[in-house]
Amino acid sequence: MRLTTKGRYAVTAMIDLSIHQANGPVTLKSISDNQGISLSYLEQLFAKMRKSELVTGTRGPGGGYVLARDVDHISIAEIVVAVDEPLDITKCEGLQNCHDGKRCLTHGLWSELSDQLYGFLAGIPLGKLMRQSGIDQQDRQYVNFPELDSSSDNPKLEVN
Amino acid sequence: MRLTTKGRYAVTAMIDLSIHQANGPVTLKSISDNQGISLSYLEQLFAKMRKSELVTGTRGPGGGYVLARDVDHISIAEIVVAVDEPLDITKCEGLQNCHDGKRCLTHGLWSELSDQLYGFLAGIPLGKLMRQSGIDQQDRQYVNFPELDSSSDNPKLEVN
DNA sequence: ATAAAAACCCACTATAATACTGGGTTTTAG
DNA sequence: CTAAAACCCAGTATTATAGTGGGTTTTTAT
Repeated sequence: MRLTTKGRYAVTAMIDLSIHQANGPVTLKSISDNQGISLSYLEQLFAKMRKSELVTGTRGPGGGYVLARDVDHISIAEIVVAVDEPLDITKCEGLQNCHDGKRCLTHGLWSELSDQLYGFLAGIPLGKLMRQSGIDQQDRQYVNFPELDSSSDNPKLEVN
Repeated sequence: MRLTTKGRYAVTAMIDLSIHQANGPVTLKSISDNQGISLSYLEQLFAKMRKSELVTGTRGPGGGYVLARDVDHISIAEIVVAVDEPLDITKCEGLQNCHDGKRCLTHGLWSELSDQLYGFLAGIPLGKLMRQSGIDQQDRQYVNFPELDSSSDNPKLEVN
C-alpha cells in the first residue's frame, strides 16, 4: 500500500464531493475550482474511482458525480487503493522467490505492514474526515478546523 | 506523511542491518547484495538516517553501520520520515492560507490523517518487524515467514 | 609505509510517476 | 439545438525514484 500526494488529491476531492453533493451531482469543474486540482487530472482520478464503484457519474447539464455509497461506508483505504495503481511487481514478480531463488525480506514484511496500514485506513470512513472539516453539512465552501492546532508545524508532516 | 517504495527500501535495509549487526558493523555492500538495492542508493538513504541519528557509521575496514539505538527504540515512522524529504509545500506554503486567502481542505485534513498515520507507524518498532521475519537472530541470510499466509495475493497490497 | 576496505560525498543520468494541456466524443437537460 | 457535463485519449512537463560513476577520507591490517 502506497500513500502519496495522488491519494491525497483523491481523498481531498472526495471530501469536497461529500460536502457538496446534498445539492445534487457535483461537477469536477467545481471541485477543480475549490481545490485547485486540474480538471483533467480529476477526470483521471474519478475514472478510477468510478471503476471501483466509489462514485457514480451522470452526464449532461446538471450532471456530475455523487458518492456511490453512504459517506460512512466509504473508507479512506478504498479511495487510496482506487487511484494508486498496483505498480508492476519488479523483483519478486508475485512469486515467493527472489534474489536467486530465495525469498526476499521485503516481500513478506512489507505486505504484513501494508496489511496493517490498510486495516488502519479502512477504519476511517470518509464521513469522519468530512465531519472533522468543521463544515456544518451546508453548502459552505471554505473550511476551518476548530479541533486542529494550526500552530503545530510538525516536521513529520508533509502538507501541501 | 508519505509512504512510498523509498520508505520500503529504507525499512528493508534497516531490518537487514538489525539482523546482521550482532557480528559488528554491517557494510552497505552486504545489504546491497542481500536486498538487491544499489550501493549508492543505500548510501543516500543511510546518509539521511545518519542525520536523523538512527544509525552510526564507522569507517575503514571492518567498518559499516550499526543501529544508533536499540532495535525496539527505533520506529518504522522514524525510518520513513528520515528518508522521505518534506517535499516543498506547493500550495499553502506552510501558511494556513491558500486558494485566494482561504484555507484549503487539504491542509488540515491531511495533516490530521497524517498525524494518525504517523502515530500508527510510530507504534511499530523495528524490532517487531525484525522478529516477524522469522530469523533466529543468527547470521542466517535468507528468511521465511511462518506466520504469513503467502497465498493471500491481496490486490490491495503492492509488493515489489 | 602501504594497500585496501569502508564510509562519505557529489554530480550526473535513466526511468517512472505525477500532474497537467488540449483536444476530442457522447449524453442529456433545457 | 445548444450547451453542460461526463467520458476518453494522446501527448507533455515536472518531479521523484533509483542508479552510475567518479572521487575523498578514515582506518585497519599487512
